[in-house]
Amino acid sequence: MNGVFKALSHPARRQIIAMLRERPRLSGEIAAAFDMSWPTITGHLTSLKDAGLVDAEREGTSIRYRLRLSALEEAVAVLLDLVDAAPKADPIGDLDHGRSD
Amino acid sequence: MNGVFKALSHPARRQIIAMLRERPRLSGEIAAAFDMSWPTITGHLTSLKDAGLVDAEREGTSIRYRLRLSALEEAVAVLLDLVDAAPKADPIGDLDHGRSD
DNA sequence: AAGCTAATTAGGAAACTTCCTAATATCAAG
DNA sequence: CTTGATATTAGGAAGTTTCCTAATTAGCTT
Repeated sequence: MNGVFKALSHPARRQIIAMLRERPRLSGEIAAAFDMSWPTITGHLTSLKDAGLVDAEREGTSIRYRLRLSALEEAVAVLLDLVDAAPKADPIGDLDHGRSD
Repeated sequence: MNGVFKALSHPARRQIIAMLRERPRLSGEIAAAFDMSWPTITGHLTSLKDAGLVDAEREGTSIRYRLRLSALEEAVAVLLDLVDAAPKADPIGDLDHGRSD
């Protein structure tokens, strides 16, 4: 859980998360989106994986990374708890980021 | 804004925030709550101040720190935005990361 | 001013992060 | 098994973070 905040503390990693929010991506696709070497991106992806924020799955010669939304949601919950100790055991629902599914 | 996440990435600093959420506190009060030297705590308080997460105000020979809730709330907003695309940026929206929690 | 308490700044050691290039592994296809 | 593409691991330089002790600043009281 500390790992999650550590992982979120680097802009490139937050940007990777933003990319993965749209859809799962191959490693090379992510590396190509940055002005950093591929090994550096692999390192960031490993941090994210260690923090439980992403999953990796081999697919032929490629590896597909996908966001683990639940881990991000936990981080939100912790922050929310710091902001205002409450919406954890008490579903007030004033946040309303509900979607139509 | 990157500073906020950096600041949140250390457990002691999150714990300080938790203490300040209850009420404003004197530097020494905070230092006493930790198993670290007072100068080290001063350092963490300075990080939090630089990140805009706390305000400091002199009070006699003491200094009182208070939480800046709005800065924390901004961090929540950014995270929330990562979790679930909010009405803010590009409408790429064909995503299908079906939530199954 | 001198003494006391509260807190910060200075300086530095140890550990960690970030990023690179070079080397290696893994898989698919010929 | 060799080649080509995809991706990771290894090793290391440069910078940053974390934490300590010692020195200093700031305000109050006498």
